[in-house]
Amino acid sequence: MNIKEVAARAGLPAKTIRYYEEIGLIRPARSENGYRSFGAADLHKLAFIGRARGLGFTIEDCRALLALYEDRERASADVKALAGAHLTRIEAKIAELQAMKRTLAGLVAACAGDDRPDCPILSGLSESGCD
Amino acid sequence: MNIKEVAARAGLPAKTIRYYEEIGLIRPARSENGYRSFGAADLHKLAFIGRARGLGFTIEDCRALLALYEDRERASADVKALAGAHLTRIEAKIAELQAMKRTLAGLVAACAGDDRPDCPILSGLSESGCD
DNA sequence: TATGGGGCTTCCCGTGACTGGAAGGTCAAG
DNA sequence: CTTGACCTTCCAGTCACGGGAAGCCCCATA
Repeated sequence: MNIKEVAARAGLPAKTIRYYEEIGLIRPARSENGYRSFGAADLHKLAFIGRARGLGFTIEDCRALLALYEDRERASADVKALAGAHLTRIEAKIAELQAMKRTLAGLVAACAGDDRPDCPILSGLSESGCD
Repeated sequence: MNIKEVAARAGLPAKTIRYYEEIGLIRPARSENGYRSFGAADLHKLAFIGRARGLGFTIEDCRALLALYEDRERASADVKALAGAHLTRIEAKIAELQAMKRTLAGLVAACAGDDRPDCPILSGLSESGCD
């Protein structure tokens, strides 16, 4: 399988797959002509990485997850800890964004949005919030 | 006011303030010795930027917001449009993170988290989800 | 056999918004 | 005079790629 086909099957851009090889996430074989030659195992790994990335895991998380995946003597506790930490990060990020959303939505709602210059959004950004 | 003081008052790292000057967000005066010399207006601008950044606006958004802030003939509709677009982006990001959270929480909940290798998290990442 | 058009390769630069660190000038206190 | 805190500039790195150039390789068609 050449890169374009494995890219289509894994749902990843070819560029991304070359990048994953560069950083050592995958090690596809090479044909005589120098082309990368992907087998079923490579495809499987790439799909795995793609799904992990889709859940927001970092590349280093993916590396660790792959290592655990390939370690038949792993403890599921290790996987759970990794995923749990990531879940916590996601929840923190959601909370942060929701706080932004609340503030911003309040400002936007207060703004007339007409052709006059008075604007509670700019006032809100301008004021120190201590008064 | 030297950079350290304005940094403390604006609640931004000095490095960040130098960066903001480099990209043209602010133009502090210079003392004879070459040190940046910040006035009240600079501090006010930096605090404005800091708050906008805190609400998740990009630097380019901040540039536009500052321009609107300093334009006495602005239309509040322009500000509202900018903020509204940002609000939409935030909401989309929250939805994306919540989808991740749901999937991930399901996997984590299904994982025993003991010393055995069986792990629904790894299985979930490994499977194509079509079955 | 020429040629055209994909596909493949490597390499380098750019992204956003900083952050860290090195090398060196300046200033006030002891 | 020295020490140490502060300031300056410049360069490199972050994260996870994406764009694009320059140059092979391969196959089909005329």
